Amino acid sequence: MDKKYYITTAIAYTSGKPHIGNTYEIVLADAIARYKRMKGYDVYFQTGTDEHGEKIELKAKEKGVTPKEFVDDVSNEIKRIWDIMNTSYDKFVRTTDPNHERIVQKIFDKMYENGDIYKGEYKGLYCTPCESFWTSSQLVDGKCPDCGRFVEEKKEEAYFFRLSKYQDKLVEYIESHPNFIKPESRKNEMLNNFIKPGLQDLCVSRTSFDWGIPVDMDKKHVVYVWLDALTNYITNIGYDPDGSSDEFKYLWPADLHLIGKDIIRFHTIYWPCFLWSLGLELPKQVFGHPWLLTNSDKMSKSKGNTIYADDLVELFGVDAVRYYVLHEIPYANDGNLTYELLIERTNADLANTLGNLVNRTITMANKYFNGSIINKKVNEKIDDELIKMVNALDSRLEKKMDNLEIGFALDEIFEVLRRSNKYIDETMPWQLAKEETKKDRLQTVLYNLLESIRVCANALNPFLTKTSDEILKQLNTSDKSLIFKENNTYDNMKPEILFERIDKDKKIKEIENVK
RNA sequence: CGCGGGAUGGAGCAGCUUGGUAGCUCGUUGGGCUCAUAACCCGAAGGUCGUAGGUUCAAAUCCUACUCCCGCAACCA
Repeated sequence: MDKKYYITTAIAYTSGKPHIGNTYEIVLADAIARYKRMKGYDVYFQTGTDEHGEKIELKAKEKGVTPKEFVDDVSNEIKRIWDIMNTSYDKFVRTTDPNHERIVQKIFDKMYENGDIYKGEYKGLYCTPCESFWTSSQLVDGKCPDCGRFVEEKKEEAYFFRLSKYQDKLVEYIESHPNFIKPESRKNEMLNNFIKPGLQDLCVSRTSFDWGIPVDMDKKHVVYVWLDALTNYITNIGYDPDGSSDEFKYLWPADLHLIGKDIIRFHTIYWPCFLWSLGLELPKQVFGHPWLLTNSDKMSKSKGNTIYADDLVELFGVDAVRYYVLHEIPYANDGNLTYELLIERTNADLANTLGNLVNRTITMANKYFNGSIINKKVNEKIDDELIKMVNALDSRLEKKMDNLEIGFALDEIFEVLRRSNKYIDETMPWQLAKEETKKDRLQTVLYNLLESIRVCANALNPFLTKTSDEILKQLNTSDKSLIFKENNTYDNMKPEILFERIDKDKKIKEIENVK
């Protein structure tokens, strides 16, 4: 039996259409999931949508539809974009799913029964016209940040979760599991900012709005959205306080929760405590990925700098977009997206280095040998470096992927591609072709190139799946191995342009006009 | 002094833990080649490594102060 690997993204909040920054997460998760599958893991990859909360209730009202109608629309739109990005999730979950709602109620009851949830009073600063509670730090000049009016102290009946009880255990756990929170800087942030100063009990129910999962024992309350949302990772794989499924026992704990850096707090403080309360193990790792910015600025509708994944795919193709976002954020720092940079990357890496290499190699094979290439094994010293590099790729890739350095993993592949282009200049096949006595050497040179391309194409599969398949199709091979083989045969190959070079000025103008 | 991250040639980054010719990709530029998508290969220009001090034979790298940028600052997701 293969080793299991359970990976999740955060579930996307259905307040509106996700932009390319939000979409980055699912692509990143997809690359990791596909990579693990390639390495022989039994991967289960879950994503979905988070659909409850006051904000959604309000948005639905604005639009004049029911909350359910509203989230059905947005959830479909999100799923559509995930599909456009060619992501290979195994399950798309929704928090409005009846089974999830039922299990969340049971989880709430169980926490109440074991004493981790208790009934208390929520005291806060309340703005009556806005019907909102604020913290003192949120106030502007001591007044409501929304309407500017005075706020008053108000009490409200509410249920609380005993976060404080788990404080010491959490500190101990995080410090003794250095890989639990990644990157490291986020770990420090959580420990120093939140946990060590002291955890307050968390208010886990609301009465101020209705769009949520009702608390079973006290129906005027709805379950706090984060308790609802976080548990998606277990409810959808068969967790049940009265007895979980075999699938759950097999999959849990998750191997990786991939989330945005903005919600690290919920995943590394609330979530572990919730799990402990249920007597469950913690996920092995939580990675808070950086953001993709536009023009070095955070994307937001009010700034008008929002870029959507589906528009980009329309303009550049899915793999160009996947390549850009995966490559642009190497690890812990925010990446930047502009049309100019996207075009430059696509031209330089995908069209020139990769596309042109495949094209020129197959063209030569067809031209000099009618597309039939076997290894004549007339090797020269110059071949060693290339072959060595090809064979080293697998382990180099693995090292980067294990550290979640996806951008650097791509660089490893492109280094081999660049080396292959250089090899062509070193061996000068067009010169060899002029001399009949060098035909066997020429065939070996082309064989070496084809093998190198084949291995790179396979290595690219997790990242640029369509392109990878397309290259293998052009090479007319089905060999998925990542090692340089001595005795493959190549025949009946058809070169086709993988990525058209983009005329930057023309494309930019085209984009301006559409706007 | 709330916490944390960052500041390296035109752009994006690596190097800093374990001080010792400043590296990569892109862009610009000169040349080569012609199999190829004006592509590919080679060379060149371009950096007082945020500022000011300190430690040292020697600092991008260690220490101190300061400036600027960004994220987080809990019951909004």
